[in-house]
Amino acid sequence: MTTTALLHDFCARRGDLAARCRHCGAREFNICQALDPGLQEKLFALALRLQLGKREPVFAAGDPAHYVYNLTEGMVCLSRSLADGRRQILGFLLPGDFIGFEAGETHRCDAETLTEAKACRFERAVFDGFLQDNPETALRLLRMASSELAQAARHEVLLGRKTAVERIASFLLDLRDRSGERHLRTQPLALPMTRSEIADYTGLTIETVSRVLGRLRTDKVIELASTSAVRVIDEAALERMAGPA
Amino acid sequence: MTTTALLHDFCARRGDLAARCRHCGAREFNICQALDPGLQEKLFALALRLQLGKREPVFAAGDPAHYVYNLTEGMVCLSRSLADGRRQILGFLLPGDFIGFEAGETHRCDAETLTEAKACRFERAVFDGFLQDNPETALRLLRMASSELAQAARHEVLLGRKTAVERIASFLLDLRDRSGERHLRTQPLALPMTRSEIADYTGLTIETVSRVLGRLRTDKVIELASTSAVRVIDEAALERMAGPA
DNA sequence: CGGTGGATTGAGGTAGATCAACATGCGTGG
DNA sequence: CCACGCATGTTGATCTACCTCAATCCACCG
Repeated sequence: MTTTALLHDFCARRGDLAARCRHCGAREFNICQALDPGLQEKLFALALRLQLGKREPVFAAGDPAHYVYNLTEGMVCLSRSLADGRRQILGFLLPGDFIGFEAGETHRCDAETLTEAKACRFERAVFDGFLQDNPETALRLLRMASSELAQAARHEVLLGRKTAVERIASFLLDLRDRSGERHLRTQPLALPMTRSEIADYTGLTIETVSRVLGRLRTDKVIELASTSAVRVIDEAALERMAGPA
Repeated sequence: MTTTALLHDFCARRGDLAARCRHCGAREFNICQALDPGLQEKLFALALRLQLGKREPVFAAGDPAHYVYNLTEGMVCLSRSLADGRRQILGFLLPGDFIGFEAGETHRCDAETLTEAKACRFERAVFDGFLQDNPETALRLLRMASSELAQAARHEVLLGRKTAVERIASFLLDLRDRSGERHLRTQPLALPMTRSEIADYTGLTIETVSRVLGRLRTDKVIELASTSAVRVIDEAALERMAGPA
């Protein structure tokens, strides 16, 4: 089963969390995860639906932040790069995540799709207006932002204080858990990102990523169906390898 | 000049950004940085003023998140620790920062003062209610959260992709810039945190922190008035050492 | 003053980086 | 449908930035 197929087939199983898109007719996962259905309907009415190709930039650091996006299908990668080419990947976004809400006038990082993806795009001013008119939604968004901050904190622990093995194990578990929360398939887990992107997420090199994944495989902790799909065999071992809580 | 003195003497210079506390009469830096004066007054009316000692815990990871705080004086350190004692410091907070706004029911990290400090404390429900009634404030808070996320992103780059020298130089410049934004004294810059805390912020060891600071001193890039106060001598050099943008 | 916790300095070790060679698989065009 | 070529991934050998361990120094506080 290809990565793309894996990522698309969640459609069938999101049931209660899904809403039918009035434009394309497809069921889509969306903001309803965070919002009441009524508000979600209202918000959705303000959105332009975007169909994005695989490995397509959504925006780049420094671009004027005209739009806010809500990812509804596929995976997007956020990163920041230094002028000499060093890159840090900040996270891999899943359906339901907001992208590009900025305090200032410009985007602070790069956003690029890893897979084909769909997103709802809002004019910044329109989005702000909606939040003004629906304080309940603003508070909800604020809680989502707080969750993102907690996620960033876990990532900082990973980058600052974990070993290579702990980083890779934590990365796999985190991706699996987040996929699970959003009712995406978690077994086998899709890894649409390259080794280079895993390296830039974990603060390691591609060689180290490859070696650690290889070691997890020979230790029978995971199986690599392909380079872009992992099956967790020994969950307990993987959790142990991710380090103490 | 002691660290505490350095941290307190900003009072005299915050002028336009300050409001007089109706309880203790002291001028204090506060939420007005982010809010209109009218709203700030209303919000302040809901707060309990807290006087905190040096190195006093504000809350710990896992504690029920009953309160939201706004730091008005002093410095607070946010951190997360692993069960084996490894610690990652997420940031050093300055007057004006909010602390403890959570998506869930409990705090996700530890918060401890580095200096004597003052804070406004809000009941969570009261705070939420205020945001409901003042959508403009909620939007403002959302922008502040977005700034924090951007700060976290810079920290992730530091932890994942920078060398020891770049980390220390970046840390010093960041602290200086943020102090400047809040009209705190930046020369000499107060470092109320220990080497161990700098190490846990930068993902290094105390020995490496000490060596790098020593090297910056012998290279005449900084002067160490004491272990807890730095004067930047060669700003351009420090910026070069912080790595490419 | 003398003790104690933090900071500095030095010597040596190691996890992960770097450099290099090779393998694999996937998209493309025949 | 298959062969080719290039990008991506793997594996091995060596190097090094930073860690670890250990000794000493120093500032602050009683």
